[in-house]
Amino acid sequence: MGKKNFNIMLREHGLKVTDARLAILSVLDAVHGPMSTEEIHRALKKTPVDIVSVYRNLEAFLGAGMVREIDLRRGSSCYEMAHNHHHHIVCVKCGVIEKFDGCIVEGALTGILSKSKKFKSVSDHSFELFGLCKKCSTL
Amino acid sequence: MGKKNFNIMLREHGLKVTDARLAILSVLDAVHGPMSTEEIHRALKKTPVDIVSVYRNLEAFLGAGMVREIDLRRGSSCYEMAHNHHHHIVCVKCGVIEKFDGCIVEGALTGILSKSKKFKSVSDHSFELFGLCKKCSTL
DNA sequence: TTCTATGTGCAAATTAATTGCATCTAACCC
DNA sequence: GGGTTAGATGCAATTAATTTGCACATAGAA
Repeated sequence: MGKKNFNIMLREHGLKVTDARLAILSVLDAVHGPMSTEEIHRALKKTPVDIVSVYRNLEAFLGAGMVREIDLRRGSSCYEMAHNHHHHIVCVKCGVIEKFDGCIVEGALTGILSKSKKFKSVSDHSFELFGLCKKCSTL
Repeated sequence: MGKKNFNIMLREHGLKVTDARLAILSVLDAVHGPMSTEEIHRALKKTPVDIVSVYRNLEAFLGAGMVREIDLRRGSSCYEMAHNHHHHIVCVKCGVIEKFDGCIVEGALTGILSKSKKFKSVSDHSFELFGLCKKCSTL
């Protein structure tokens, strides 16, 4: 995705366009996978951004729905661009990650909500699989 | 579940039966819902257990498959007895939690794994829904 | 009962995330 | 373009969550 699009994306969500934000979005978009705050911070060597600003901007992007927060049981949250909805399988031994498309959650929501007493809408979900990758399962 | 069963459960997994472990299991079993380490620790007033031991025992129970770890986006992991497989809907505003049964993940695994290049088995998964409860959505 | 592998508590260290505050700047106005 | 201001940033310090080290205690086996 081009820089110009990040510009538009930010404006559309009422966020100011700053170098820090463009740099964070650029890193997140380039790395096709979930990154922790720390990893994003390390990847910003061309445009150094304080780790606090990384936290604060991820929070802002999250609120705007531009990124998704993912818990891969690594001790800290990971983040990913929100477009191209998908989920992950994580190896509990070596940590290797594989994406998979075709989220089964969307389709199941109506059924789940119809049975719910307290809720009538769902805006987000977590759905990650954990197991052993082929490599680790043969060791 | 009775105390005797926790005894058996622990032995079956090669874990020593101690007061601390029985107390933690008892708390987790009594509260029908996910609890954070801190919450479990606070609930152990009758049989005080150091918070470090709570951490260590939850880790042991987790390894034994006796409890499940759940991320409800509260800043710290929550834990729940592993029996009665189910998932949760969480209100992003007030934090109210509702369980739902009928996990759709199990049924979808075969399909997901058949498409996977790196994985051939999955031992666990996360699946939680986030939205506004009826109360919060009318405010 | 004695022995040993495990478990426990306390203190301290690490790591993750948040907050306060002075300074800076993007975006809006003229 | 220059002035204004709400919002963004960096740095320092704090708080919260989790882990580690170590001496002592104890469950369970012999």
